[in-house]
Order: sequence, then structure tokens, then C-alpha cells
Amino acid sequence: MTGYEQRREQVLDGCAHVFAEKGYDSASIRDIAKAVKMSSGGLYHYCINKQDLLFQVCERAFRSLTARLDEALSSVHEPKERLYTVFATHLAYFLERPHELITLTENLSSLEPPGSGKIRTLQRRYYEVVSGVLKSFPEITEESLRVATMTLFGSINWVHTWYRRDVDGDAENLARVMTDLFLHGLAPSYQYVPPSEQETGPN
Amino acid sequence: MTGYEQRREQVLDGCAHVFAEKGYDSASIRDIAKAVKMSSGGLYHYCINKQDLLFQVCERAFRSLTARLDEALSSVHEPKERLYTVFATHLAYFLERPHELITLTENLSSLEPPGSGKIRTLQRRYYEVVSGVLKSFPEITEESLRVATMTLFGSINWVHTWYRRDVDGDAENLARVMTDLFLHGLAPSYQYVPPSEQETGPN
DNA sequence: GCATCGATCAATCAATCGTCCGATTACCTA
DNA sequence: TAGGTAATCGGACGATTGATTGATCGATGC
Repeated sequence: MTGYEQRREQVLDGCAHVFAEKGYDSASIRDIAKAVKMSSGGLYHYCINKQDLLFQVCERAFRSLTARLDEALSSVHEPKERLYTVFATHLAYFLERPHELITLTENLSSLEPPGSGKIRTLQRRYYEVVSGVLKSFPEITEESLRVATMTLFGSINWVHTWYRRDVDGDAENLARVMTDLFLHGLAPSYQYVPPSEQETGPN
Repeated sequence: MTGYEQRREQVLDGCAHVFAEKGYDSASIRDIAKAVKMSSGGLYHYCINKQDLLFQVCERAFRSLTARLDEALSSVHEPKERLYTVFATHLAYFLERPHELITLTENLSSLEPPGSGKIRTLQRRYYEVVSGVLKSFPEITEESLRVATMTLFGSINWVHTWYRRDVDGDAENLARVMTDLFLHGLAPSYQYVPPSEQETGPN
């Protein structure tokens, strides 16, 4: 990796930090420059504008996250273990580089075309992989697959708002509890029936 | 309700719209003024500053959401039905006033003291109610209660990023699918055991 | 019909924004 | 050490920000 590329990595690290803590819109170029110990003008040797910085952060994060998941899933074939792998890989990445995933979940809506389109492609690919893992469970219906996948993403992407290392343990522990919740549910032996159907439906 | 209070409601509605669509930071006072058909100066008859507008939107949303959930839960006592009530109430509110809940989930981090503290109190109260519903399930352990509650919130608060009325149906349908997922899970008859424990643990 | 008062307006303030640019430094090669 | 390129700096630009002001509008009470 050249010196330029190394410095660029540092710049993107600083961007992720600032974006995650202040939000893209209220993070100024001068904030970022200060975080990477550079003048605001000097930043423009590593991007074409502020939008491009957000794009580069998101792209790098999505690519490395996807690469890790592909690698981890390649050696796991049992459905339940694959589900655990999804949780564990994503959560481990979050604990390792929280600012990147926070930027991804909190500031992706600030990304404008054409960058937003490219990121959406990476996002869709990640979705397909996770959705494929869920599809291997026989209980999943075509109707519930979409909701289940989105529910899983919601669960994972919300972690950064409440996670505390001293209370919630490491990624493996969290992944175990969440996997268990997704496999069992709260009351595995009962089927919920809305009140309007309770006279005729099973309970 | 006085004329002033009516106009104030309209102002807050407009704020919620603009905050939800542009985000608090990049929403300017002029954007809000245009949305409520008023000059930027005139807005300051209904707030002390821009922060106060965000606070008022969040407070109003949290109070009415909590009131609805309290009311709905007061006549439901069976655990599974109470869980469904949580989903249905929250999702119905989202479909009815999406901009308010989007503002709540996307822009709460832009709220500064002292307003943020007051909102956090309302938030905690809402958490306690939902957590209480989950606690009534015998399968819930003390360790998993926190994770389960936060997972539930993550699932619900993520809906605004993917929901499409034509694909995903109304609030009752969505609540039914999500309740089912939380009760059953994906593979209710199996218990997940991490690979490292597979030699000795049950499977 | 006059006075009063809350509501709203256009105009404006200093501050900060993203971006750009010429000057300057740092570093590598010959 | 000389020369050239890449990296960085500090200051400047016009535009926009949140906020404030005095003037004006319209309804209400007397």
C-alpha cells in the first residue's frame, strides 16, 4: 500500500469518527480536517468534495463487511450455525469498528446520487446473502421472509444505540442471545392468534 | 383549543415533515417556514429556537404514543396478546404519523440538553412498559430481557427504512407477522449450541 | 371609528458553511 | 546538492445558516 493510500485510510477513519459522532450534515470539513490533523484545503487531495468522503467511508465499510461475511459463511453449512455466523460476524465488526457501521446506518440517507446508487447495490447484495440464510429454514414462508430479514437487520442496526460493553458482553455473547431469540422466540410452544379469529383458529 | 395552540400544532406537523425528510441538521429554519407557510421570523412566536422545535416535536410524539399504548394495554392481559398490542399500536401510529416517528428515531441524537434529558425520561418510561410485557413470558431470563427488549425496538424502529404499503400490508398484518416471529422464532423445535460446545452440550 | 394587541412580515445581523487557490513545505531522484 | 513532484497550508470566496429586529396587518373590544 502506497503512502497516499495509507494516508487516505487514515482520512477515512477520521471521517467515520466525525460522521458517527456529529452526523454527516453537522460535521464540517474543518471538523474532519482537525480530526485527521490536516488543513481543510489539504483534505481535497483525498476526495472531490464532502459527499465523496461519505461515499468512500460507506463503500469501504460495506465491502469489508461483506467480505468478512462471505468468508465466514463459506465454511458453515448448517442453517442454525449460519444464522449465528451472520449475527456474530456483523456484531464483531461493529465492536471492532463502531464508527463505520454507525455512519452506515445513521448517515446513509445523506448520500446522494450517483454514489447512493452504488452503495445501494452493495447493500442489496448483503441483503441477499442474509435473506438466503433465513430462507433455508423450513418455517419461513415467502410472505414472512422479507419481514424476517428486515427484522433481523433492524435488530442488528439498532445495537449501536444501546450497547454497553460492560453490561452486554462481547460479540459472541450478544450473537448467541440474539440467535437464540430468533430461533426460539419468546413462547415457542404457542401460536399467536389475533382476537378476531380466536373462536375458530387454533390456540 | 385556542387559535394559537391550533397554529402551533400545524407548525409542529410541518417540523416533523421537514425533519423526517431532510434531517434536523440540514433542515433550515427557512425550510420549516416554507412548509408551514410563514416567514422565518414568524416561527419564533411558537418556539425559542430551532432546538426547541425538535424538542416539541419529540415530546408531543412520545406523549401521544405512550398514551395510546397505555390505553390499548389496559384492556389486554394475556401475554401473547399484549405483545401483539405493542407491535400493532406502535406500527399503527407509524403508518398514521410516519414523520413523527421518523423524527424520533433518526433525529433524537440531535437533541441537546436540557431537552434531551426530558425526552430520555419519556423514552425510559416507554421502555419499561414494553419490557414489562416481555417479562411476563416464562422463557425470558434476566439476562435476555434487555437484549430482547432492545431487539424488539430495533425491529420496530427499522420499519420506516423498508416499509412499502403496497407490499407489506397494513399495521395489523405487519404486527401479526412480527408477533409470530417473536413468539415462534425460525426453528422453535431446536436449540442453538455454539460449535465450541457441541461435543458436550445438548442438540 | 379608534385603540389595542397578538401574529406575521421583509430585511438584516454575524457566523459558519463547502470549496477553491496560490504559496509553501516535504520528500524523492539523479 | 539541485530539481521536480506530491502534499499541505492558510486565507479567501460567495452562499447560507440561525437568529433578531422594527414595521405592518387584521381582528377584537370599547
